[in-house]
Amino acid sequence: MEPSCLDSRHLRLSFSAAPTLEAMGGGDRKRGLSVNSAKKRGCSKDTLLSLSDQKRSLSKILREEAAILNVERKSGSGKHRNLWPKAVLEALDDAISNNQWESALKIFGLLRRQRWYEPKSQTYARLLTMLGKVRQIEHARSLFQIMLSEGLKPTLDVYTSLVGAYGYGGFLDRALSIIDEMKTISDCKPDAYTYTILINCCCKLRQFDQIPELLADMSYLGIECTTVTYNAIIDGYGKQECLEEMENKSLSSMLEAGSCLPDVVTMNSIIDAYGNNERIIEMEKWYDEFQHMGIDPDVTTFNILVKSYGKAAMYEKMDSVMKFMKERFFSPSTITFNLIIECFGRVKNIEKMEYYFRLMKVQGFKPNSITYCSLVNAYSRAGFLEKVPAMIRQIDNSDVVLDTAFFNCVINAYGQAGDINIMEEMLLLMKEKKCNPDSITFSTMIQAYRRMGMDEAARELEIMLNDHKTKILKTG
DNA sequence: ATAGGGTTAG
Repeated sequence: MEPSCLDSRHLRLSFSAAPTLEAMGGGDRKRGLSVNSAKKRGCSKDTLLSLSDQKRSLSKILREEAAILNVERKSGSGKHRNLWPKAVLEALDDAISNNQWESALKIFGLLRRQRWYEPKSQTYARLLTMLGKVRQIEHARSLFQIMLSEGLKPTLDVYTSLVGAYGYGGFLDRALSIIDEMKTISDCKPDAYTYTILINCCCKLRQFDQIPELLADMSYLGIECTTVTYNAIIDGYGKQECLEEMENKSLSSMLEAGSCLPDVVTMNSIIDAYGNNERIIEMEKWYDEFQHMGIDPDVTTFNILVKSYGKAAMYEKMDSVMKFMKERFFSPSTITFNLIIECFGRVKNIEKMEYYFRLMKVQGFKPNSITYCSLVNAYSRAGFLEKVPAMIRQIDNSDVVLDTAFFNCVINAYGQAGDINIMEEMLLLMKEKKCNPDSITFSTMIQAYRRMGMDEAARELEIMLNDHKTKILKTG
């Protein structure tokens, strides 16, 4: 009698059985879903384990690191001109997908020295996309020149990545002139991808006034917007807290045009925008509304709900979301727990925060640098700084990799407490752990010195901060 | 190509 997982009718029914948020708040109402069928459905790979957790398992990370380092080492000496293609290409692949741009460029240099090397525009496109993401515009520019010098003709992909690199770097004019150049080349006419990337850049740079022109340009060229184009604009307005424009300009025109249907990303952007502004009624309204349009929530949706209820101090509802996920075999993720921990930490509810920290570990989710940032900040705010050293020792005995942001939190915590000596010790520890101090580290320490009346120390650091900034400008 | 987690100051 048990319906099969492959039975589409059953799938549809079980999805449409999703209760409204009102019902979720109601708590212990029984769901009409048998454990067996739910388990089967839960096994459909996207619910049981979050994809990012699967993809980034520790062993995989370690393997990638080793492969990258191995190949990278060889790139230092000029000798290795006959390496196996597979090793080099895989290392390059891993470095690119982890955004390790320095390694990637080194490995690419090695690749170019191989006897079997053949320039491929796709490799250039992927490198350019990565350089855009990490804002290395200068490197993107010279990589493009290298490509031309190898006699490769830029493809549509390459041009599009270049548009992204300039756009995300804040050079919208340059990005636009590349699009103009593209229009003159028969195989490289800009398409919906190209324009969507540029529109997304405008959103991130808060240059919304440029968007109508781009849309007009598209329609003049006969390029149809896609769902992704609308999503980028909707999320852009939402992030800038322009909720009126988001709902009544972007979302309405999407729904009215009817040529692209909203999807779960549209839904998540909209409810995140209302949730972030603590407009819970509208958030819930849109959650139900999107479900009526046939769009099902995913783990990201639930994370957004958890975060929003937490921010609005509606802890029972936050609990209900967790309970609901459990009942429907939606696994939470590290992000879910990090959000809850951050939420209780913010209001100095140490007890609840530590409860969820334990629960997270019991349920097999590994805390990461972000988790520990929230803990340190909470201990600092609540005046429980004495808990921090034990925590650091505990991390030391684990394989958790800490980063610059974590140490910035620690340094800030001791700085706020006026504990200058420990603060300076933490800077040393930070360097020992191979985390580079950044401009936030310096500003944090400068503030601390100022508060303690240590103007000389503050001035010295200020000079270092300025040096640091000019260095960034030169390499960026 | 788009959505969800942590860091300073102003």
